[in-house]
Amino acid sequence: MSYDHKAIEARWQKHWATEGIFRAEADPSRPKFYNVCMYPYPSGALHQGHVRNYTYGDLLTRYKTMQGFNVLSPMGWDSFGLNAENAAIKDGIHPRINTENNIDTMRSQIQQLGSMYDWDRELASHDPSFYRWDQWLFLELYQRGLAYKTAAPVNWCPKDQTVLANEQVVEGACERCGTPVVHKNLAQWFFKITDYADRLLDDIETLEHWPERVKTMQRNWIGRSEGARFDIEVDGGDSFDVFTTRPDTIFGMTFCVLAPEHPLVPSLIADSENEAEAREYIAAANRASELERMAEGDKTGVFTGKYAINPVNERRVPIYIADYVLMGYGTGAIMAVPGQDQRDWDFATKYGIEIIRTVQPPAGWEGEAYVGDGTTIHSGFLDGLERAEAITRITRWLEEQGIGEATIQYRLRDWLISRQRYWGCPIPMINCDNCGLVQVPEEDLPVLLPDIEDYLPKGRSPLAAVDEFVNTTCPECDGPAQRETDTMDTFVDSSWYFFRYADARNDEAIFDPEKPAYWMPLDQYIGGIEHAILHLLYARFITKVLYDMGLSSVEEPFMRLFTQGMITLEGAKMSKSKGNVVDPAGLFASHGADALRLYHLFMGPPTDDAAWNPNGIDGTRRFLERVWKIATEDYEFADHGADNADQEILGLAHRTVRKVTEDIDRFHFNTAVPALMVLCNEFSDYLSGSPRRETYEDVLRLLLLLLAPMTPHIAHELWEQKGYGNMLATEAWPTWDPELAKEESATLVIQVNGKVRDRIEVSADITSDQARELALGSDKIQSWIDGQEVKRVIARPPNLVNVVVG
RNA sequence: GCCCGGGUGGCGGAAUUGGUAGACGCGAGGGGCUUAAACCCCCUUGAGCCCUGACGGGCUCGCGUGGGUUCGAAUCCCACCCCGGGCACCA
Repeated sequence: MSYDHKAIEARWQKHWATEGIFRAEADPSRPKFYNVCMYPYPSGALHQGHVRNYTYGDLLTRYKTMQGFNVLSPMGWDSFGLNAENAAIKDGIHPRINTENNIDTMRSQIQQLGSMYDWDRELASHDPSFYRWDQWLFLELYQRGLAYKTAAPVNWCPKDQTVLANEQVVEGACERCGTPVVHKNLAQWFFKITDYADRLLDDIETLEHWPERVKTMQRNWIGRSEGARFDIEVDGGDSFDVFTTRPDTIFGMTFCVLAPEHPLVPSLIADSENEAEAREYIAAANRASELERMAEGDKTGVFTGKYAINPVNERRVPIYIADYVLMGYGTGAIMAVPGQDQRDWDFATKYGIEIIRTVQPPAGWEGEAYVGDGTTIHSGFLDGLERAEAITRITRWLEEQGIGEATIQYRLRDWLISRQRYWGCPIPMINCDNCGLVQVPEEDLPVLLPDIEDYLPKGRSPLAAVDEFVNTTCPECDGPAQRETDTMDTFVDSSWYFFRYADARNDEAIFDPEKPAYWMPLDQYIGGIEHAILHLLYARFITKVLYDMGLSSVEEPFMRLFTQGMITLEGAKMSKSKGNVVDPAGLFASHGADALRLYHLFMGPPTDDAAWNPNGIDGTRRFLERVWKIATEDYEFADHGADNADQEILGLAHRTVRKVTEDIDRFHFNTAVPALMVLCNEFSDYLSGSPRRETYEDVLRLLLLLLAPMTPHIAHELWEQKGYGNMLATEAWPTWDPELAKEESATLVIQVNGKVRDRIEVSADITSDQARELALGSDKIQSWIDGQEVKRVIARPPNLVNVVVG
């Protein structure tokens, strides 16, 4: 019988599903393993990135199951979002229909890959039974002061016609479509993630099994800066706050700068001789996209006509407006110290402002602003102090004067969650003329997303055009009121879905806290590196909120994070738009899911990007053919007792068990696969000699057990055909016998002065002295020594002897 | 500019963490099977050179570049070059 992958794969997929072997139930008597692949956005069909992800995930699910863990491996759909909506607009099909069709296609392909999930816990974020708990969670955050609505300058994507979170703006452009982002002043909903900045930063230390680079990216994103905040008076009334990390340089302040959006600006310029010029500058700054503002390079600004008083020396310094100061960071105002800050230096040089150095640069310094350490100069009572001491001293002085204090500033800003788009979870709030902002009562949840005809973006949510949706009555005063028409960022959904898996069918509550208390935290989370900041930071934040609410037993959701590399083709990322995707469906038919899985495991280090080689899968398919042949061929077994050949192949099999186990544990799948190939090659050689039945069966059993998590279909089929059992998935993972695994012999490499000059086969338990003797006894080595003095002999039995002569 | 990764055959990549560089696979070349091809099987495959009639065997170089440490370096240290990623007017 030949290897008919289609029949075998279909048969076992059906069998696993009907047996329900991956349905998980909490069981405190067993060690649990909660294993999640980041739930996919249902784009239409699986791409090789998904295949890679789910192959790794399923390998672990099966491996850990065989090791006796109670494994939970669920699957769901990140089904709300702009992609679905834009696709729907393009094709003229309602996003729900499109999305649900895509889910069906992808679910079926995931099953064809042989990936096993607990489908009883399947969830989709566009399903009202899921998003009602988004709404519930929103209201909880609102009640805790963690959700608020405010007018603020926000990032606006002119193409997608919606606002974006800071995290979704990449190099001044929309992360999704690349359109340059502009600033708008809009009333929007925010989650107060900044309240958790310190905890989010501190707890990164506890994430031992996260990739270092992801942790670094999160640290940079949170961007903690220590410094001081203090009050500066405007000559003639008013005052403003500034933040600085270098209060020690305060004597060098020769001007101040306010961001164009700073609230004090209008009154400052009101009756100034520069008013017209200033207004024009502010208007231009407002119009300019983020990209244009950055691209200018040259610092620009305008004098307000007003002066500020430096609190340490009463010096009068000019106040400027300049867009290199950002309203969103610190206080939107700075003390400018050109001597110690290159940006201030550039500005001062351009506008002819005085520069005073307050830190002594090193001898021979020819640079411009000096930002390094040094002794404080030209600074009154700070003179002669080193930086740290000067900072302490001036901060204490500011506190004594009652005008300032030490403070910590974060780069992280609050999470903007409103979206002016249709395909998302409606924000459950109502605007009442009498009562103001009113929550939708819990019993009225979910606020259903209505079916509409026209979901084209028009600069406001398409829901705003749906009277039946908008018009409602106020839950408090029963008067006429209007619903919020913005929807939530889909990253809200993905911030807690892994809790919901633990109790996915609960109609009474977001989940029963007892359920995730067993499963959480995730023992393994696998996904793309592109989520290093956005999703993983938001999910950590919401988990901490749930912890504070008493709903989560853990403060950190993801114990081990694995970020896989991308699949590339001819140097480019595979993507629909580039038209270079390799569709798994064709490969299921031509090579089979097992060959595809094995190729993904074999390709290269899982963390690295991997280049797709169209011929690579031929190799893994050939390997499976050989496995098939080994298992199904008829042999004439010899009657003799176990000889050398038997010992060798058994020893290799046990060493392979050890190697594969260790490699899976450290995520080195690309070296586990070759170990199996070597075993098969040697096994074939053994079988072409005079094999014994016992040895054959022992080695074959081990081979199939090791293949079970990687290529489950063929492994199950052969396991059953050989009569070893009818459900390999629940067999115990093999252990290796250290005695059998021991190498009998080794190659002793003999070097003279570090160069390999001879090799001798030796027994593996050779001693140092024996190795030494053998080395010096070798004719070849003697001819290399050639009468020279032997100075040292370094022996590392059984592998190496180095003879040092000269 | 700053912070991470990474440079090994024609290609993807191994190398027990300082001890035989190139496992395994792809590709390529040669041979077998076949009327022929595909499949499959066997051999060769880092570069240069040498010995031998042949079977075989040997030498030198070689892990981005240059230096260093060491009996011994792809692996550790210093400097530089290149590629990829992240952050970036953050006060």
